[in-house]
Amino acid sequence: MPKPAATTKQRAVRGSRTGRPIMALLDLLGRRWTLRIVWELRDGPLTSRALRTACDDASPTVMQARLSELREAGLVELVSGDGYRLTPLGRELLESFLPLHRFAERWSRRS
Amino acid sequence: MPKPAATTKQRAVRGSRTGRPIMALLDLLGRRWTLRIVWELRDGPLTSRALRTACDDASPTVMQARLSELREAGLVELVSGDGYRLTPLGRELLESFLPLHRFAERWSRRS
DNA sequence: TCCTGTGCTACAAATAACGTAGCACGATGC
DNA sequence: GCATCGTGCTACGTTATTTGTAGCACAGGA
Repeated sequence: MPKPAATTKQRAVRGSRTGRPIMALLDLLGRRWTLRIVWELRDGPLTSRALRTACDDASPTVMQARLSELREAGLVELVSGDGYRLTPLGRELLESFLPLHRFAERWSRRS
Repeated sequence: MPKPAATTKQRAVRGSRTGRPIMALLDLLGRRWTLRIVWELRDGPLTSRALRTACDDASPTVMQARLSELREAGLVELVSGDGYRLTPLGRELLESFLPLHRFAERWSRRS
């Protein structure tokens, strides 16, 4: 089938065509390890290797891919010497789904 | 079909081994279309086909897989006649990341 | 110099998602 | 009756993504 203009492998966030930011965001966060990365950076910067370790030793390939996407999205930045950390915008995002932590507790106790 | 659970490929939510519910939840939500499905069900039940249409015509294969996972997780249920809808727990989850909608607006206006 | 650690990449193999087709069932129409 | 529909759901071959392992160039430190 003809490759529609969707084009490059997975570049431009899926759903961004719709013009609805929430779709682009849900797509970005719906990729493997993305949510986890943001979560693991909640307490401060981590080097790329520390981050991989924290994320159950995810392969460097995806890790770098996700980090590039997150940097492009302005949610994460690379600070020389300290590794990766959330930008102010990224921190806003983290706080936006912080309630998830409490929910996860209730959820894990479901019958 | 005896144990619809353990048989298939990606079964038991990754990270559940850690015992930290948030990891299991982040893993579940970090699969393709999962966040989107929960989002699309926010206004009420949708039939499986309406849901596929709403989700940019995702393939039925993944859609059914995600719906099974979400049902197993107690977040979504199948109501005969109405299709799929969020359970009370699923609705809690939705509300937990409702702030994401507002964040997405700010995020889309980043420089 | 030789280590060590950083960010990052290449490559093949394994896994997950896609797209199309189709099933069984139930409700409706003829 | 028996043809349609629409539902939830699955098979299967193709494509895309993730994984695992190895390795690169660079920057300090001893």
